[in-house]
Amino acid sequence: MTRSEENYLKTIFHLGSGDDVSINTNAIAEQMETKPSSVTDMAKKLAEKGLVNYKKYQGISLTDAGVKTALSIVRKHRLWETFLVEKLDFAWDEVHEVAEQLEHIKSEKLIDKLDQLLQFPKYDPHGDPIPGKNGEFQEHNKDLLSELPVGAHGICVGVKDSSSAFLQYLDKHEISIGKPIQILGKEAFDGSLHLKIGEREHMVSHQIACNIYLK
Amino acid sequence: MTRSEENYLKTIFHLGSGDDVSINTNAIAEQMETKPSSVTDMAKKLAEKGLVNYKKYQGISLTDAGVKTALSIVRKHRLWETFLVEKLDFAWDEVHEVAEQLEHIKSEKLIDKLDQLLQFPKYDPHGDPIPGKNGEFQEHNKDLLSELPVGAHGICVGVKDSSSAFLQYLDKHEISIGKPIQILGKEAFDGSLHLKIGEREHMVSHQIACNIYLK
DNA sequence: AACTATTTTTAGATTTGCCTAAATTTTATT
DNA sequence: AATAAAATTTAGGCAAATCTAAAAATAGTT
Repeated sequence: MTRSEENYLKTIFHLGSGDDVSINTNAIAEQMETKPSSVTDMAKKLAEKGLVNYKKYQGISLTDAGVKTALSIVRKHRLWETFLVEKLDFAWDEVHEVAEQLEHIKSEKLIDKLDQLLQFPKYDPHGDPIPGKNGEFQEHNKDLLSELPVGAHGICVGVKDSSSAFLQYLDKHEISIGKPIQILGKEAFDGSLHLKIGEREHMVSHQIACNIYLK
Repeated sequence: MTRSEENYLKTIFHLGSGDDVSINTNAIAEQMETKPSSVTDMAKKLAEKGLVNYKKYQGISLTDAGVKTALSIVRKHRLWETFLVEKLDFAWDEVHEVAEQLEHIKSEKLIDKLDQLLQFPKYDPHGDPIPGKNGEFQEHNKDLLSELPVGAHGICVGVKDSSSAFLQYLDKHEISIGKPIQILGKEAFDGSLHLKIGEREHMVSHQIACNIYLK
């Protein structure tokens, strides 16, 4: 399994094909910042290996074997992210790029020992679930802040957008995983929210609210 | 800097060209389990980049820039080995292969934080010195067990051969870094040694003695 | 249903890193 | 010094992963 093959599987998985959903060639190309023709080439190769279902012009979906492989890569990625934050004091907006490299290291023992060192974490620094050795994981049953009514309150359990820019915005406004958040009011005009975050009050735009998960 | 380029630089460094020594094409090829013609190709590329001195038929040596790069890879390799042993309970004969992968991860912050987590170790699990951020390192002034006279004693500070087979032999005979060793006698016929290792007495062959460093 | 626009695939080229086989240069030996 | 042996380089080719440009298929729109 080459690094490139692993990246394709991971991308297809993230684009929603844990569920037999067929993914567009174009969508994969865009996500991976590559060209559609490259995706077609790889689709054929992965189909050969039994990791994806592929028929010309019909889109691409993961097979069971493909899902299993994708989950093992996601597991590695998220364990490494957790390691970087918990053990090496990285900020949560700094871990993605490095984890993209570390996720391709091939050593089952390494990843199991890492899991142990971290005391078998269930969620990564962005609140995303970490698959176990056998691919099992529990998603939080969470809600987007933007979809909750005025008066609702809960704990921030994750973010949808993990971009550095967004995470830094959250840091600046002291929004982090574990913080209690309450919706004090909503602006009808633009959907912006008046929040109580911990002990403070803040306004956040609709766009921000669309990327914060509450439980 | 590609992974392959990094591996060439590291190999040339290990074959003794920290010191302007010219290294044979063949020697590099053998060490890397590749063909001499591939080495020639890479020599040209690395020369282009100013990392090696290369003239047709004259062998290859590292430039200052090449040494600097090689040292940074060696630093990463040895820090990762130390991490695997100290933090993940790997045995010293299990770390090399994984470190060969980890040494190519690109993140200065990662390696500096790792160094810090490990409390700035000076030597790796095999007793080899770990270069600092600026490439400086102190080699133990050590002696090969095979070159010491009867009666000599010291502390085991390293091994010359880091192969799994050799390290497992040492484990079996309870020889490890930090153990006091004394030469009780030497067999003139085959050079085998009668040793006191910690509280025990052992015979070891000349071949074994050629791969243990004492201080 | 016909046509247009979009998506997807094919064909052919490129780069990296490697290979084999043959040619060349250096080194060792007579 | 001539020749044989060994080391090294060149030339040409291959596989992986990508690209561009053109062709083909599908989807959307009058």
